[in-house]
Order: sequence, then C-alpha cells, then structure tokens
Amino acid sequence: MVSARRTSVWLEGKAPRARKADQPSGLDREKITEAAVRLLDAEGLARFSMRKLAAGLNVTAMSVYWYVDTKDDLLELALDRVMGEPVLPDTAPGADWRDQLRELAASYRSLFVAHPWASSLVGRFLNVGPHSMELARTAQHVIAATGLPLHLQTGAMASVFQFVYGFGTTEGQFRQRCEEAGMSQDEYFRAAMGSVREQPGYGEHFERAERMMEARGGNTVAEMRDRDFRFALEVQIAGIEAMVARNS
Amino acid sequence: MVSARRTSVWLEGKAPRARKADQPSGLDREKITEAAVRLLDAEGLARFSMRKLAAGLNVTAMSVYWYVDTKDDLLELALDRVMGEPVLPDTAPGADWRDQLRELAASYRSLFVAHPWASSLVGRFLNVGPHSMELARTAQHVIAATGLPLHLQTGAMASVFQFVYGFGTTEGQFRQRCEEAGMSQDEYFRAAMGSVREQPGYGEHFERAERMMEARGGNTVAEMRDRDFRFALEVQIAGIEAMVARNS
DNA sequence: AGCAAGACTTGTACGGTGTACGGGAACACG
DNA sequence: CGTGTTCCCGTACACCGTACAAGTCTTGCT
Repeated sequence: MVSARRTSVWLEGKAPRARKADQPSGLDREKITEAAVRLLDAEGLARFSMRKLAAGLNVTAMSVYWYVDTKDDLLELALDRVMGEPVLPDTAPGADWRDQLRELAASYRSLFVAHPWASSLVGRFLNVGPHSMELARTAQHVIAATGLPLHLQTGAMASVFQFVYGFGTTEGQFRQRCEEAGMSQDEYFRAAMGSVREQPGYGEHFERAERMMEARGGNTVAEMRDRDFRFALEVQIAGIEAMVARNS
Repeated sequence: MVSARRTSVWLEGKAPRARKADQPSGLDREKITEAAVRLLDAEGLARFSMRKLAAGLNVTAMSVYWYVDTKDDLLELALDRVMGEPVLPDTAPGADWRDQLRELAASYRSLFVAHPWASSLVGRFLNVGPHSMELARTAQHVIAATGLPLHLQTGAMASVFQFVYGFGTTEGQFRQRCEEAGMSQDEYFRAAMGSVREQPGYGEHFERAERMMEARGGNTVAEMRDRDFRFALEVQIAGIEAMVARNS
C-alpha cells in the first residue's frame, strides 16, 4: 500500500517499527523531529533542508529517510510537536469560560510567534496528530462552556481561533522578517513606514490611517500589538456573550 | 543601489523603465504578473517555477528576469494583483457599516478561496502594493463608521480581518488539497473523518466533537462552512456593537 | 560457530530549482 | 557609421528532494 499516498503521517498502517534500543547513530523519529523543529526555528521554512538537518545530526541525508517517508511527513511531525506546546487551561467545571478562552488564545498566539513556520503548515496538512487533536478538544470544551447552543458552537470556534491564527501568523512572520533584516521590530517598522510615506500620493489618501496609528497608543510595536490583541479578544468574547443572550 | 536589498518591489527607486511600445516578445510586467497568477492558480505555490512561467510565455527563464529582479518580487506583484479583486463596498456616508463589513468580509474571504497561494504570501512581504493599500483603506473606512473611538479601531480591524484571513486561508487550502487528491470536498472530508475515527482511542475522547459536527447542520461541507462563516461574522459584529456601547 | 535475515547507513545519480554572468541581436541617436 | 541602450537567451553553478543499490552492523536460529 505504498502506491496509494496516505493523507497524513498519522494515518499510516499500524506498523510502528519493531524498535531497537540502540541505533548505531542514536537516531530516532523523536530526535529527528526535535532537530527539525530546532532547524526550522533557526532558519525558517524556506531555508530548511533535509541535507542541513542530516548534517546537524551527523548523518547523511538519506539516513533520515529510513525514519520518515518524505520531507512533508517530517514537517507534519514537527508541526504536531509544536502544537503540544500551548499550556492548556484546566477544564475543571465551574471555571469561567472567558478566562479559559483568554488563556488558550494567548497560548495559541504565542505558538505562531515562536514558530512562524508553523503557520504555513497548518493549512497544508490534515491536522490530526495527537497534540493537534488534544488542542482542538480543549478548544471545543471551552466553547461548549459558553452556553451557546450546540449548533452554533463550531461557528464560535471558528470566530475565535481563526482570528488568533491570523493574528499570530501575521505577528510571527513580521518578527521573522525583522530578524532576517537584522533590525529590531521598532526599527523595521519605522523604516517601512518611512518608505511607504514617501510614496507619491500617500499623504492625500491615508490621513485616516495616520490618525489611527497615532491614536493607537503604546510606545513600541510590541505594545501596540498586545493592546490590539487583547481588545480584539474582548470583542470576540462580547460577541459570544451577545449571541448567548440572543439564543436562549 | 542593488546591494542594499529593498524591503518590497513597490519601494524600488523611481525608475519606471522608459517603455517601448513593442518588445520583440510582447513581454511586459503586467503580462508576466498575469501569467504568474494563472500559473499559481493552476499549480499552487509549491509547483510554481520561473521556468514553467517562462515556457508559458514562450520565452526562456532568464528573459523574465529582465522585468523582475527575483522570484519573490514577482510573487509580491502577483499577490497585489489578486488583492485588487475584492469588490469594495461603496463608502458613501450614511450606509450601514454592518452591511459594508459583511460585503467586504465576503470579498476578502473569497479571495483566499480562489487563490490559496495568496494566503502564504501575505505574511511574507510588506504588503504595500496599490491594491493592498486600497483594500486596507476601505477596511479602515468601514471600521471608522462603527462609531468606535479612534484608539480602539485598529484592534477591531484586527479582530474582523484576521478572522477572515484565517478562515479563508483554511478554507482555500482545504479546497486545494481536495483538488490535488482528485476528490470532491465531501468525498475528501468523509474519507478523512473515516480514517481519523479508526484511530485507537478516538471514540473515548471525541464524543463532544461528534455531537458538534452532527448538530452543525447543513448537508455538504460547503454549506456547513458557510453557516460557520456567517455566524462567526455576526459574532464579530455583535462584539463590536457591545464595545461601542461600552465605550460611549 | 556459522549463516541468513533483517535493521540501518551511505554513495551516487537524476531531474528539478533560482539566478549570476556574459554574449548577442535589434534599434536609437550622434 | 559608430556607440549606447534595451531586450533576449545559453550556459553554468550551487542547491534541492529523493530513488536506488550497495554496503555494514546486529540479531536470532541452527
């Protein structure tokens, strides 16, 4: 059953490889995945390569392929690995769903900030690794605690978590661009704004944008973004509350 | 000034190339960008290559490089081109911001569904092409019409548009995976769910997920998603309304 | 002890990628 | 008739993912 490509690493035929304790090289799916995450964090998705990964493990590229079928499979493993990083709010009954949601959203956001490459991968695969599933389960639990009727819960989940995904993605990739340019976020931001403002016709059309930026408050880019995130999350919460009231 | 890399195609030194009317090959930045969009739509970002693009234009790869400095620059041009597709709601004063927001969100969503590759690019570049700027301007205009105080407007924008970005991205990439697998969305969905349900330990942990899916309503995947999107957007709107009330 | 059957590693090679570089053709202007 | 400038292309380089086959080492069986 090699010819028919699976839809995911996680769904391969249950032959979990009769493990030996001591490979000559000490290699192992776990270690490979860990090294992959490290390399991805360091170099970004675009510059990640199997040869570099293998070199970091003191091994040839083809050795890695004993443990992993393709590069994409490895990326899928790496993705699920970082999906296990968010600390999940305890879902004891009686806790306020608003706090749980804030906590979960913050975790999910920082995942994408810490690992910008993960953003580009979540859409590429069916996301059914154990950590991803656990995260989804927790999210469902929290949304269920809002009191929203069952048939509206998937929509509410989409509202909150797609927002956090979008926000974290944008933020993470911005951070990465700054690093690649060798600037701080504030430097990069100021430089970019400077260039844009010089464009012909900018002044006439973007007074509103300027006023918005100015009113936003906060001294650093990071501060402004935090404010935006917190406020947006409160928008989501208030929206859900309104929907709960409207549907009961 | 080639050594110091620009941050964007759009910010290159103002030398807009003294145009000739009749290139021997009929090539042109416009035509190249258009062909790039077509190829990206057909093959996806991963399989897009300069050589294929050039072949489609009856030209060698290196010819394209006369009009465009790098592949990334071309992708940036392609991105801004599709950013011009959303039909913008007319921003006449007196119109209801809720309707404008629904219209704009729907347009923005379908952009990412029609061009899944665009999702992966919005984070990669400073997004300051003319169409992107125009879109941002319209979004700001609509948000301003909510009556929210100025210093909260950027947060509200993030809430709505990062949500739409996330949702459209997920949806578009799912659609793309279906096409690559040669299945309809419903077939793919059913197949994937089938595989996941067979995983050991699934039944014990995901009764809630099953109940949510079942209650969601709608017969096809597309229908269920449309419901989710519409509801989530109403959550955003209700949230903003609540914030307007709370801050005035 | 001998040996066969794995489990693992590696070298080589193929077909692809982005793009630097230099040479040429076609045209414009003195 | 030079002499640029604008545009196009052939070649080449370094790198990529990975198929394939030939190792080597470990284990278990006789």
